Amino acid sequence: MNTQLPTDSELEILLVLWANGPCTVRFVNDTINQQREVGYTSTLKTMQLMMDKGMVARSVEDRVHYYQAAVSEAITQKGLLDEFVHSTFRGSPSTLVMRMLGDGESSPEELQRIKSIIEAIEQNNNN
Amino acid sequence: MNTQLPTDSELEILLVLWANGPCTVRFVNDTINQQREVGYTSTLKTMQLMMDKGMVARSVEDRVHYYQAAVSEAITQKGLLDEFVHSTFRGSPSTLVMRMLGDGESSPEELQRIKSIIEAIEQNNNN
DNA sequence: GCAAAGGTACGATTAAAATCGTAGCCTCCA
DNA sequence: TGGAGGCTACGATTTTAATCGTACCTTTGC
Repeated sequence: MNTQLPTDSELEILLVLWANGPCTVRFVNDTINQQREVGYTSTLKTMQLMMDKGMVARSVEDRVHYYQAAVSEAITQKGLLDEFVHSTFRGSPSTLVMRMLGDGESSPEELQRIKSIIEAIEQNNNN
Repeated sequence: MNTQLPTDSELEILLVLWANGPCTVRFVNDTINQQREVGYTSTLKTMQLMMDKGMVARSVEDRVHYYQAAVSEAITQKGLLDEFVHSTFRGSPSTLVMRMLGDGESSPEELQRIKSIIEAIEQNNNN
């Protein structure tokens, strides 16, 4: 059971690992560099710290080090989200939804997708 | 126009100001101390930094310093939210909603409230 | 008049994350 | 065989937010 939430840099790395499965540091760093510039050793160092925290796991095959996420994407996102709702919206999820969709910039498709999600959850609760 | 987002401590202060209108440092500090312990001068210092950034405004009446928020609650929350959706959910609002409500812990009332918000937005868009 | 109370100003420190520089270890091949 | 290339290890630095200590005002009551 993991209770520790990732920092910003750690999350950035986890997103790559969640999307791609086991990766080398090189691959993770290259991926991040498509968005912003950061040195190889910086990424490596952060990933080693994540190892210490048990946030990622490492395996060696053919002398290549592969890292993979050791924390669940769903649980980690939920943890970050709970903290965010608490600190920014006084714990009110509906206020968050209002801010998120209330600017008139969401497409009808996105609104429909979200409505479907809510209805599926209601269905599920009624079992 | 404000483009700068508040830090965690700054946000904590802004929440008090948004909820209560113009406040003294003492009042803000007392309010925060209901949640966690922090010294008066720490709160004061942060609020002075916020002054420098134009995030709060100050007025003096009868030798009492009143601070009030100079940034909008809605705009600030939306800015923080956009950043959060981007950094944690790869920019997908519907994934956020799924995580937020999908754990079966949301009450039927909360779900209904959110559905109403979405429907109101759809109405509004169809005008 | 002055000491106590209550406030503000501001430099300095602490804490934590992020970043990087450099040393060192393999492997491969000319 | 030796050096170039590619990788990892790890100490050290940088950066930024958060916090606090202390000096210094101003008012008020005795």
